[in-house]
Amino acid sequence: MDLSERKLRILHAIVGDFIRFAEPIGSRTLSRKYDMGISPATIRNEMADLEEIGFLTHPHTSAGRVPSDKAYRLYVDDLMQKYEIPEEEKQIIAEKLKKNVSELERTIKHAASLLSEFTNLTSFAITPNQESNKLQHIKFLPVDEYTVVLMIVTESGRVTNTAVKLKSTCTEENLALLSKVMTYNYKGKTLSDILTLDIIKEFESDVEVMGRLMENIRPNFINTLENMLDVELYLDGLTNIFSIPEYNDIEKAKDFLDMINKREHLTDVLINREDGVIITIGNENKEDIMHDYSLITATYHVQGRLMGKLGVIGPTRMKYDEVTSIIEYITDNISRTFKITRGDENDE
Amino acid sequence: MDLSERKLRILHAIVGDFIRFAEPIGSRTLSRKYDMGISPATIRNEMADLEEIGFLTHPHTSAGRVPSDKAYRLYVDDLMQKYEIPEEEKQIIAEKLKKNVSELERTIKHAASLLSEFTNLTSFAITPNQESNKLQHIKFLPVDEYTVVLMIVTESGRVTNTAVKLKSTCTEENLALLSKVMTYNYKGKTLSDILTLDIIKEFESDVEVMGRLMENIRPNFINTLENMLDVELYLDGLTNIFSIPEYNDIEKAKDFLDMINKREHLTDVLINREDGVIITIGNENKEDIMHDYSLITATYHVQGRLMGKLGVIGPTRMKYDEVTSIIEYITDNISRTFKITRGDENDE
DNA sequence: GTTAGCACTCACCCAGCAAGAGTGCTAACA
DNA sequence: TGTTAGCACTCTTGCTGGGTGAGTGCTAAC
Repeated sequence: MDLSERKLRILHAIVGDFIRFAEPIGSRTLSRKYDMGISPATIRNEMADLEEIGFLTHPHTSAGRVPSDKAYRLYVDDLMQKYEIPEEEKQIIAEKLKKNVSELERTIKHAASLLSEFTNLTSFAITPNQESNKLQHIKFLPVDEYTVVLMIVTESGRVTNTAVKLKSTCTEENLALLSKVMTYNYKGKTLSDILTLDIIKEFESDVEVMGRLMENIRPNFINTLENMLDVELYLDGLTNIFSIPEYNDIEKAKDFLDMINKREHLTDVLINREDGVIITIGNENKEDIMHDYSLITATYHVQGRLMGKLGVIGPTRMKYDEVTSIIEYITDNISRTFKITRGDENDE
Repeated sequence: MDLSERKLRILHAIVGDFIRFAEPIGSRTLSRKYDMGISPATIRNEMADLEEIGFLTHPHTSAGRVPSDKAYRLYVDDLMQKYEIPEEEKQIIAEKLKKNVSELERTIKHAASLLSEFTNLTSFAITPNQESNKLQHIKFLPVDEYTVVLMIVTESGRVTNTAVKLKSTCTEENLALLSKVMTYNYKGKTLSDILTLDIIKEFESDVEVMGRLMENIRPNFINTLENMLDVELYLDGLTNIFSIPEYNDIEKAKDFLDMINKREHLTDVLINREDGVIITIGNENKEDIMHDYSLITATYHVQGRLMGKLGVIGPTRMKYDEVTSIIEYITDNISRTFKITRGDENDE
């Protein structure tokens, strides 16, 4: 199973060439293009060997060779070299991710957009799973006679708010009191605990006036918590696939877009991936409909604890070295940005 | 220029047939399919007349006739009948738009998604322009030692918040005071006035301690206001175009997607459209790149004053009757939902 | 072990042909 | 005078079939 150095060299050349040009490559072309000191006939023999042990395939008898998933795996693990991102690209990325740091959603959206821009692939990202995020603060603010704003702040500094319409008017004092009581009750509990442990129901008996108010507010409160637990999915660079020759066939393009449009499914796939930079190639993907694609994903962290994911999807023939470097650079940047809590820790 | 009743009947048949089947139709087929009591030869003569005055065109000599933009215009204005939306569709739409009424963004997103689902076209929507929205309330809430949440509430009940990182810690009293002072200063002013009139700068001299705090907060404040003024664009049903025969050609599909992806441009087009249900067909669109498409847009209102837009874009050959009814129904629903301020006005 | 040579295979391109759907025109009909 | 039948003509579409070129596998010689 160990490959000779020459076989590795040939395989490397084939994978590299195919990644760039998307065209099966023959022995003659290979020897002319990459001048490796051996004749086409020799290459042919080696190729036949490589095909037998599953590294190459053959679209049809008289076509050149094409790398298999196994070959890409070998390439990713042993052959490819680290890609250095050009300084200017790094700058653009760092610059854009620094903006609007107060809104994680915006940053994640930007991250997905940068990722698809620089990889020319379709990118996607999910916001952090907040189940273990703990509640810090609940506040009610009056807007007009019959409207109050319910605001929930979590320990990681995520803030969510909803307007609530009241059935009857309510004094500012009562709202302040309710804020205090609810904060006291729920502070330090995780969002999913608050939702599942029925402690929302238990609440109502406490005080008389509060009871009626809470009755009114409860649906919105539950709804807001549920929304906070929703993991948001962002997609970008959908149309990039049209510049990839593999998808010049309308059917293929449609299949791809149909798969991408199964948003819940895509979210699940991302959530269930392991942490760190993960590459899965073609058949390595558990999901049948992804057998023709490769995925590269990475994890970013918010305040050390919460984490979300970012990734690209494309044909198995992708620039693994470039994409890996770029995705790593982006997630590192996000994690660094959202690690800082205090305003004065702005480096540089 | 006035068309005979027979010419109108023929034109109606051609437009209707082409909208459904996307194929040029010839005199013989037309007479067979729609049994209009005259021979193909007669229809041919009438067709020649209609072509001469610009209602029909001819892809090539031996092909059938195809309606021109002018024909669609006549169809939309005089020929087409009102389309009745099936009750079940109405219910699904009403149901979905009722959910999450506290978050306009979510509703608009849902509206776009419903629109593309029921029209099988690509839909898009923008959130209301908030330039004339007035500030109602500013509140600072402590999160941790160095983090506060800045919260802005407008008269129409829209709420936005940002986490702000402080350079130095700050007492709760000071935050409460700053909230009061800022609310006092800005209440009743429109968002764009606050941003442009430089009143943010004037502010700082007021109180000594507040000055330093404000210095720290100002960039976030400005940034948040700017974000509130941004009109958000939502797109949905992009992949629907693949089920439209016109776009079976990969080049056409790409052109379409490229145009759709010019998001700023699309936003501008929407903003600059007149109110109400507006149909523009092919060449009627001012923008060159839209000469091959038709747009149907409509306006929804929030709290009577703010307004946003919703629309679809597709080939000039679209089901104008259906789309118009659906888009009208959806915008009416949104406007009705967001007219109510009090919780007890839930009809039904 | 490496290479040259050769027969063979297939996708791809292009030309040619027949079929089918349409048209425009002319002449006959009511 | 408006309507219709008939006919010649046009143009797309789909099919077929040969030529070309890139590539392979095998064999035999170096």
